[in-house]
Amino acid sequence: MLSQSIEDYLKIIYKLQNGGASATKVTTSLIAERMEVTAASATNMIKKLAEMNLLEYTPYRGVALKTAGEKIALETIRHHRLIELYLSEALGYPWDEVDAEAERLEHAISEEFEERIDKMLGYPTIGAHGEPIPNKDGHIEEHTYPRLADIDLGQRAVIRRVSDRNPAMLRYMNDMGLQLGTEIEVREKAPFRGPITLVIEANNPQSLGLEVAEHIFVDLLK
Amino acid sequence: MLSQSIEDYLKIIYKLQNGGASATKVTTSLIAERMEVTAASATNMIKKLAEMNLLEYTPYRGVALKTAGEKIALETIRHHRLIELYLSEALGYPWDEVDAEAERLEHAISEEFEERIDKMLGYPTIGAHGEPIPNKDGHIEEHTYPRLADIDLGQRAVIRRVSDRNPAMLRYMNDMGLQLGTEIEVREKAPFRGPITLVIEANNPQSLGLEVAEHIFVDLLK
DNA sequence: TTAATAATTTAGCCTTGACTAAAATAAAGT
DNA sequence: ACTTTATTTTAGTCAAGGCTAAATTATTAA
Repeated sequence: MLSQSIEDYLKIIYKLQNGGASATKVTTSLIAERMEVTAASATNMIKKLAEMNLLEYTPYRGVALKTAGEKIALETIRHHRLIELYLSEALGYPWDEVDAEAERLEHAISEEFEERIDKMLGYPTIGAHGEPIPNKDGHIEEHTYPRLADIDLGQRAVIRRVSDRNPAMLRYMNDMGLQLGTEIEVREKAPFRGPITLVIEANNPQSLGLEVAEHIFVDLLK
Repeated sequence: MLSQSIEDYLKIIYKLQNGGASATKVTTSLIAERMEVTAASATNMIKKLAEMNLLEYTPYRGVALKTAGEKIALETIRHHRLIELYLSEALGYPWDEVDAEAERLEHAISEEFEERIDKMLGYPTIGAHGEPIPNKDGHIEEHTYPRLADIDLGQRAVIRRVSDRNPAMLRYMNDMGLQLGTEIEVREKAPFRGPITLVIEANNPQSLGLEVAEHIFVDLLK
């Protein structure tokens, strides 16, 4: 059995590798920051993971997951996202709370538990914040959506995914009426990284800070 | 936050203290056996728990939980039994599998999770194997039932509780048609710790080993 | 009541995964 | 190209919670 810590490192390395700007190298300090440990601790674990043949490590240069490491990362992510969706659908959790709960549960459930909730949820492919859920073979359908912050004036769009990193921000979005599937239209864009004015589901226009709009991803309409 | 290990020790000490013959002293070796660690490891942990004021420890003589330790034990047991029942009721787990799954989950869930499943289950007081579920204040309704192995010939009875310690035995009981609420009648009792012959829910009589009958607890009828 | 046996504790060691401080390497600026 | 700065690694610690082997204390039997 792999430790919780190992699973978390692999998961975070996977996300760093496949998440942001694709050409970004996955460095020790990035990993350390996301794991909330010191760089020295991260170096230690990286060496261990390299030793276990789960990733490739070039000292001072960064890491890249090998097939075995990626497989474990995807299993962990699958657990996480299935649990999040289950908490949300079956137990009525609000979307800002599912991440923290899933973070602990993902390391504790069995394959049987995974299968049972997967079935109960109807074999979903999209998670509680719009993330793709890897299937059992580790296949994941990565989809790249434009950020709400970047779309043109007058454009209409549907919210397809949100960043799950900041619970307070998720709560705020929810209070604004912004959920997965919500239709919006961009009415104004203030200069100097100022707020965007949105029409949300044909209601009165509301103003939204750019910081938030950068964490919302949409499908363009028309 | 208390470690998983501490919670497990306290839980097991509670069960040893309040489980079997009441006058039995809770010794290091008993604890070590149930925790599946060496006696030396158990001694270490016992000293630590005593240091934390969770139990009273008289070297070479055994331990007794203090109020704080008992409170933690009961919270852990509550988590365990609620999860077991949830797995059984909401996810369709068979009763021989719930213990192993709950064993890991009990340390990973939040108070919020506990409350949500408690509510979903309708604030139950009896668990998946008939065990009492402590309430949030740590109150537990311990009930002592006679063992099926000990009841008289010709007696009718209803199964109220089973030991959850041996999954294979639970599976066997299930295959025999023995569940919580099942009505049985004792038809024969072979001598020299031989098998009992039972009529189960008015079906054809079946023979049941005494070993199994010692792990089934019943309410007498008539 | 003393000797043998069983249970318990002590002492010392191991692994995991953190940490700090110091050393080494890479990147950036002039 | 050389110096300054930032990043990364190395070296040495620490706490948890296991382990074995040896020493101690209780219990049982003679």
